[in-house]
Amino acid sequence: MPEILEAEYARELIEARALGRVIAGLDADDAWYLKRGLTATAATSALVGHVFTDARRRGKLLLLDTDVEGPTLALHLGMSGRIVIDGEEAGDPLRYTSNKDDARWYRFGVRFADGGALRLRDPRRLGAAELDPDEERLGPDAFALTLPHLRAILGKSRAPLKAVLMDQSRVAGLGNLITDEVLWRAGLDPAREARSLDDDTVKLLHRTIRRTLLQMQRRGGSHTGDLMAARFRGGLCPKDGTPLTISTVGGRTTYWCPLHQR
DNA sequence: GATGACCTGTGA
DNA sequence: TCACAGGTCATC
Repeated sequence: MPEILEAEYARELIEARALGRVIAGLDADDAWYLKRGLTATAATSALVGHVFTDARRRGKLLLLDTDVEGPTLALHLGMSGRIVIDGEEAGDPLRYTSNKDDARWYRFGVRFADGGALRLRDPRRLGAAELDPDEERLGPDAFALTLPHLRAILGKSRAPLKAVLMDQSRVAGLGNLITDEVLWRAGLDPAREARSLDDDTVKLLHRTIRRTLLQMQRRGGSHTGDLMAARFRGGLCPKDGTPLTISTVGGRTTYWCPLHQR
């Protein structure tokens, strides 16, 4: 399922292939997919005739700006969404979901006047499309996370460290796999109270988030972490060979090493 | 903040 | 048939 890295690959594909093309129509028959009161009719009249001028991203949310007076189209990939433009897909195949190409899974699409299309394929149907989203509901993007901001959000929270990092309103973009990878690399117990980190540890965590995102981006996605290979029942810590613990933290399945994560 | 719900596909 | 899945939302 897509995390911030897959969203970024999708953004890059949109930037390279969808900007400047005149929008001729929408395929938005799935009303459930349209959020915050948006209807297919309203979306169509708002977008047709405009062109996308910029492809932005905040956390996992894709933001497609249109020209003057036009709205911003926001797309979310949910747990299984992929962007397909003129038949070309962004990024590596996803884990934990189907990578087949069933026509029924196309939940939302923008048709261009030149005959091509930007489409969102999403088997599980947990993605979304909306217009002019409230971007402030999301915290700063994880790639732009500063040490002072990290210090601030950890310092006042008694929640588990992992839950704070995955709270999109505090930092936008960190998902289940990447967060497990970061905490494993930093040697931190995911269930540990967020405010219990001393300042040197916050600095270490900040560096680790940054380096992990950049390295996994180069490697090809959120499934390329070193912990990924051990992410199964009975898996051993790739660092020290200790059997990994599987527990639920912040509502998500969490793999971590009881020896070196403290 | 933890829990369950949302929706659907896959693999055991 | 069941458990599980890289996300988000409403509800207690």
